[in-house]
Amino acid sequence: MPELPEVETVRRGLLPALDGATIVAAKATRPDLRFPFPPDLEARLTGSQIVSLSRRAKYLLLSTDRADTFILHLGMSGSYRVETASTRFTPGVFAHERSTARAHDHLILDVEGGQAGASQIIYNDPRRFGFVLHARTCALSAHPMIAGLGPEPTGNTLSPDILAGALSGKKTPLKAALLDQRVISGLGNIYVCEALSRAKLSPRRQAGSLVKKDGTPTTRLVRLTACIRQVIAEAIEAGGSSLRDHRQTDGSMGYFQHSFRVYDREHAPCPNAPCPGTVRRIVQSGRSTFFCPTCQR
DNA sequence: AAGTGAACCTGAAGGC
DNA sequence: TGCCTTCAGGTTCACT
Repeated sequence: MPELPEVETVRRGLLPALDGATIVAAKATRPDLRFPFPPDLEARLTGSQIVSLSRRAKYLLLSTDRADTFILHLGMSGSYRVETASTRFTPGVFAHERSTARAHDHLILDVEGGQAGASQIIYNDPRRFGFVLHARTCALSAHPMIAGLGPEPTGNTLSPDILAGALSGKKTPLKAALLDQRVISGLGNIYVCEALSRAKLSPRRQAGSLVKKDGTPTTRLVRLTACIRQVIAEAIEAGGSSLRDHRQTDGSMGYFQHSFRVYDREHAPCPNAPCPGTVRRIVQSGRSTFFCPTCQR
């Protein structure tokens, strides 16, 4: 579900309610998601002030004035929503106890003092592949979920040279390599397909074939790097994609799904005019890949 | 090492 | 209407 652009959109949606706010109450409605909640989660959160809400790869990082950072992952079906006084929020009455309760509300935070005023932040996740983990903020970069992550495709860290180093000698299919969060972080099934379409590169090509013998990037890799950065930037700009149950924190939709060129478009004409090809769906390591076999070589 | 398939879980959609 | 199968944006683990 949420790939980098969706997670970034969630972060921006939560910021007005959370930035500088104090958590006055926290409630987990079950003991675990994909992993058990940190045993002292509610106590660590209650009474703490939010220092920052940032993002690394597909993780949200919620840091408090107690030097705690909570690593939040949305899995496949996770979403956050914000309720305020205008939506009948009553402090101390948790979402799962109110008329606005929804199935699969798993974590509820009452916050005050943010830009949005008193609010309730509710994490909902039907499939429960998401998780909440705890780290001391000073040790965050060494946390197993964070250490080893590859460069972000946003900002200026990603470059053809860095990717060349990560892909050199790899015989794995290019698609699988780009899904590997140690190579580059934040890409998922949709945006890998989209980037490969734009770069006109086959998802089946050997990843190492984009690196010259001397370890420098080929022109194909330079092209791919630009396409990855471009598709991610455009998707963030559009507020991410809204598929199935995914919504922004205010319930509205992202729009990037209207810009998909190949994802979930089997049998459609190839988007790379004037290529006469047709989008095909294949399965690679158990997951759908959409691409045009005619122009993606 | 590389590749595949299964597992974790629920719900939506399509076929019959 | 209802039952059944398949599939889904992620990640990890076991196996060949």
